[in-house]
Amino acid sequence: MVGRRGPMSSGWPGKFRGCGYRMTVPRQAIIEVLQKTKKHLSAEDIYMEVHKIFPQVGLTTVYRTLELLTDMGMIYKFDFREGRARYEMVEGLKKEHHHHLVCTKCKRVINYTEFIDEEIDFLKRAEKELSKKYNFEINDHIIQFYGLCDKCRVSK
Amino acid sequence: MVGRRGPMSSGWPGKFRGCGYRMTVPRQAIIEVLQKTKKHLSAEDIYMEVHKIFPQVGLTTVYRTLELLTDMGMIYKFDFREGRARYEMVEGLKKEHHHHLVCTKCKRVINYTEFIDEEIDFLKRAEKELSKKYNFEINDHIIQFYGLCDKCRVSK
DNA sequence: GTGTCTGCAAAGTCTTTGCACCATA
DNA sequence: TATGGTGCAAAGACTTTGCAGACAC
Repeated sequence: MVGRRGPMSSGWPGKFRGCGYRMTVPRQAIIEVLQKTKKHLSAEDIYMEVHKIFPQVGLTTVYRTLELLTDMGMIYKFDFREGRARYEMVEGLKKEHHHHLVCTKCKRVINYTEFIDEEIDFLKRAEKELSKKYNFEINDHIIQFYGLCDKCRVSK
Repeated sequence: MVGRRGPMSSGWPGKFRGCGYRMTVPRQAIIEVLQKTKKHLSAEDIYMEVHKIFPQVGLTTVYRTLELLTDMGMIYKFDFREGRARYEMVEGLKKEHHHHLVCTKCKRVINYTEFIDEEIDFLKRAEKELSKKYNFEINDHIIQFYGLCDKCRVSK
């Protein structure tokens, strides 16, 4: 797993080949699963979905592909404090930019789109300032709120 | 590990006892280690520090205490994408409110305090709106930027 | 044909749990 | 003395690695 990872021309096969990678059945299947959902899937979720259609694909490949896609900037990797990572296509998130409200009890995640303009504005300025001041190349950010959802507040 | 966890009167022993918990040697030692540092320590880091003074304290107790302190709202638990959690006293973070710039390559973390007023302002409004709209009790938030630090950009 | 990718099994890492003993309030 | 806390060892969960065979280009 060496290679020059980074943004490339559009179209996934092109993106892959442009980086010296190959487009294979498992990779295509994994990307499709991620594209078709609005949920935040774990590696195991993805594995099970892919497995329905291509039972020969292994969990290891799913992990390796997810790492590759994350490094290529095609997907985001999230931590919702569950002890496992969850993934979402950058594409989908950009189309409907949102952040997350995470219930620390039942682990439910709500996507919210409020304040987004304001947030983007704030983030852009922050990224610009910070990257200059610390000579940091900022690729990504995360904003998340944690708390108790309506159901879990009641049964507290 | 049952109990009514939540904010209480000031002073750690009081906070503990007020919640029905006990103040013990390991707990005191762990809190002291966290208070004395400005770094973000992992469970193992804390264990090793405590171990210097009280060698009988086990890693299990460190984990259990960290969970307790997190639930009580005395410390924050962070994920810097390393595969392990890191902890920081709420007290310290409040005294010098900051967020984090995380290098995805060398895992270095820079605390930054720029934009904090603006950020707090934004967060307050967001929390108010979101908690109303989704009937969510927001306890906590996270803002982090990910990228490459000055050293890692060069050797990319 | 060459270098990448894959599946399987095994190992690794961090974290949690079970249980008997100990200590705080 | 009655809970709650602790240490040890073992288990658990997620993720990574080694390796030989398979496949994309």
